[in-house]
Amino acid sequence: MVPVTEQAGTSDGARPMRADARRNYEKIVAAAREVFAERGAEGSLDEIARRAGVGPGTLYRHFPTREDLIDELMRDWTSRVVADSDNAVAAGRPARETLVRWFDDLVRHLTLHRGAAAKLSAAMDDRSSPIFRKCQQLADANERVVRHLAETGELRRGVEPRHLMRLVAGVAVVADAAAVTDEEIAAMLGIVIDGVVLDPAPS
Amino acid sequence: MVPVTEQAGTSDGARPMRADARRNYEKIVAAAREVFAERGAEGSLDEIARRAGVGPGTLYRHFPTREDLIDELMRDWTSRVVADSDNAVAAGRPARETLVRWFDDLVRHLTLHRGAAAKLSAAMDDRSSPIFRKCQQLADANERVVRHLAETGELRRGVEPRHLMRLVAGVAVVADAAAVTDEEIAAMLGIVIDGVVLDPAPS
DNA sequence: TGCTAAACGGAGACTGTCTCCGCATTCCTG
DNA sequence: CAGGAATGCGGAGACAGTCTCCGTTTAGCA
Repeated sequence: MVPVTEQAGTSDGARPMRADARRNYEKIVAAAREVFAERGAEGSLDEIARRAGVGPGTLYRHFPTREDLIDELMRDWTSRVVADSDNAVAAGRPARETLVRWFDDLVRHLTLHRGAAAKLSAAMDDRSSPIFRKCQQLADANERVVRHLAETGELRRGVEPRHLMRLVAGVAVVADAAAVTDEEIAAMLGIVIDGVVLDPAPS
Repeated sequence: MVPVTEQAGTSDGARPMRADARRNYEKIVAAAREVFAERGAEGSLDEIARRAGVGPGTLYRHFPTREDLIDELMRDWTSRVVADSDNAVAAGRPARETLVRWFDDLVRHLTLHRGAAAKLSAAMDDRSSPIFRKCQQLADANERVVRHLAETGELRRGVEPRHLMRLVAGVAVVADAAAVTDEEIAAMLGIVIDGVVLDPAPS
């Protein structure tokens, strides 16, 4: 059991943060949430520092790169997606229905902030990226869902989870860059799903 | 018959460019080709001006935005893709094979320069973008291929060409951002194709 | 309370975008 | 071929963003 006092910015094992550092850390995270929500994942970092009421130096000490900051914003978020994948598996619904829900969740989460989907999908193969681990978690969650369906024999042979992950990431990226309606996203995901499930699709 | 002396930068209908202007225009295009090839579609515009041996002002007069420059680099390129689509239709191959070739062409062309795929797919819905017309041409070419296959009855009902266009653009974008092998690209496109063709897929 | 390690923050170096306008070049006309 | 608009040039510099360095401040402990 992890102590409930475990909080953002608390070192994992290292010495606890000084009170002022913790305070600033949290102000920065709050400001980042604001700015990213307004301006997307490419919002100005100095602007975030300004809104947080700290100097740029302070921001960069806590978060050496933009990705580190994004990583922090995605902290709880990722675990929620992972939980969604567990539910998807546990529910025992037919493959098509499971995938519709799961992909929809995935896209919705990937496009939380404008520009985030592109960052995430770029980091998927970049071990040096601070958000690489997050991407791995998402990919693992996806793999769990896909493997589960494969075992029930409802998917075509040879379907690789990572290809589906990338396809869905692709959908998320274009949906994020251009203004694509939810219906269109659903239609695109529908094509992908038709491409991997075995059961006869209508028409 | 269009006069053979018609050249890049020659106005369409307006007064011909002054000799020095034409010279600079071409130096800029050559430099842009270099820089974009080396650094991707986000390469520095001032760097392009420097290599072309002109001032930034000159570059911006000829090409007010980065997209205008990309547009010029894609001049002949787009027509080649359009020709490919005509060939694809004319060959009269089975749907699956036609799509494999066509999507492969599309992805290869979209990822010509790093970052270009993202720009293209963002411009697809942005009427104000200088490259919007290019995107339309690509989309039209795709629509021709898809509609043709639909008419031969080899595709599932309700498949919208623009959804396929976006899906393929998505594949191109993720392939471009991350380092994805040709085999993986083919596999992803294969899933999309399985999602739209009617004939029984192997396994 | 006084000391030390930790953290702060802002000046400023650097890079990239983009504009403005005095100067140079072209090319037309007489 | 000369002269004068018209056209185009180009670089200084405003502006915005990233990121660092280091003198100053502060927290937390003894």
